[in-house]
Amino acid sequence: MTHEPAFDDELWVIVGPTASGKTELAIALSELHGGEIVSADSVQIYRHFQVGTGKPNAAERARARHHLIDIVEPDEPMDAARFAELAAEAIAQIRARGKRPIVCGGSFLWVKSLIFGLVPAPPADPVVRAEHKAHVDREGRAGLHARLAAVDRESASRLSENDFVRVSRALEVFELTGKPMSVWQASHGFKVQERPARLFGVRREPGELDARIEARCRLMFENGFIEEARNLLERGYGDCRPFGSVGYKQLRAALSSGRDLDVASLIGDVYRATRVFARRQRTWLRDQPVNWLEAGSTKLR
RNA sequence: GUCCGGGUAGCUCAGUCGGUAGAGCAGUGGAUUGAAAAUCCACGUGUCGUCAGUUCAAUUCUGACCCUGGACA
Repeated sequence: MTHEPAFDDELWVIVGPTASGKTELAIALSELHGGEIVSADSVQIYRHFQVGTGKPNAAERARARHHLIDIVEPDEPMDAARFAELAAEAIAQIRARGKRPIVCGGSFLWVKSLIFGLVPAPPADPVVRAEHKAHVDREGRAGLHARLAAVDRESASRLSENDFVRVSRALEVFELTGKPMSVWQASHGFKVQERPARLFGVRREPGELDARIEARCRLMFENGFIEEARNLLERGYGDCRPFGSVGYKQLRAALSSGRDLDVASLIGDVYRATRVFARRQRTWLRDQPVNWLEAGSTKLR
């Protein structure tokens, strides 16, 4: 390199749907620009979940240092805000070493929370959530939604009464702060970048991405995905967060059904679930200012 | 070969006491502020296996045939 790119002070963030080749691009850029990779992946962050997560392998980790992979136990609390704190620390350390941090991951709320921060409301409260859950068990989701409507009309009208996750969080924020979630959100609004960032992604044709997803699924099963999942279930991790993720969720259902495994159809299930996930990621990315690179290219801008 | 089930949406199935049918999943699009690989929203015309019979009307009843699962031979 004869000179550094002009956007030197910006945080480089590699995004894109699953199996698009984010890891490869991030590693290639690390090698070219003296970088270290900060993973923004809500499943790779957990220990013990290996085969089904698409974590970089040993050879890839030898090419570039990775951060925020395998750092918490499956039953430890983790969320977007906590991730942003950890990522900020990692970024500071990398820069202190004179290296370039390169964020890479497909968990876009996590990426967003790193770049813009989240509403400064308190974190999840297990007691509040348990109470909400109990309320739903008694009176249904509509009952909880009605409770939210009484204190935060705007959030309630925006949310489906079936969207328990968001209804509960919005109500929780009000109960913890006395201030409606919609008010918090209006003043925050993801308007100000706390951290200047530049997004990059790898462009793939839809058919090509499907083929890559399918190949990756097959490889996971060849690499012992079923055995790993069975082992994790036996060790009591069945109710942990990452077991609800794509692939592990399907394996948990199959392994705990008591029926014989139909591996071919399991692979199909996981493939389809992964495609559905990739579609949701596409929706997230649709209006983002991503600089799309051709596959195999490391030319930024 | 005989007996008993089945053959309905891409898949698994529900249903129509006769008036041409609907769920889940998949697919497509969308939302997304501390669970985010999570969670949620919208979008449903398909020779109701084939042929014939009864009927004003059959996917629904009857018969034959084809395919398929199981049991018995």
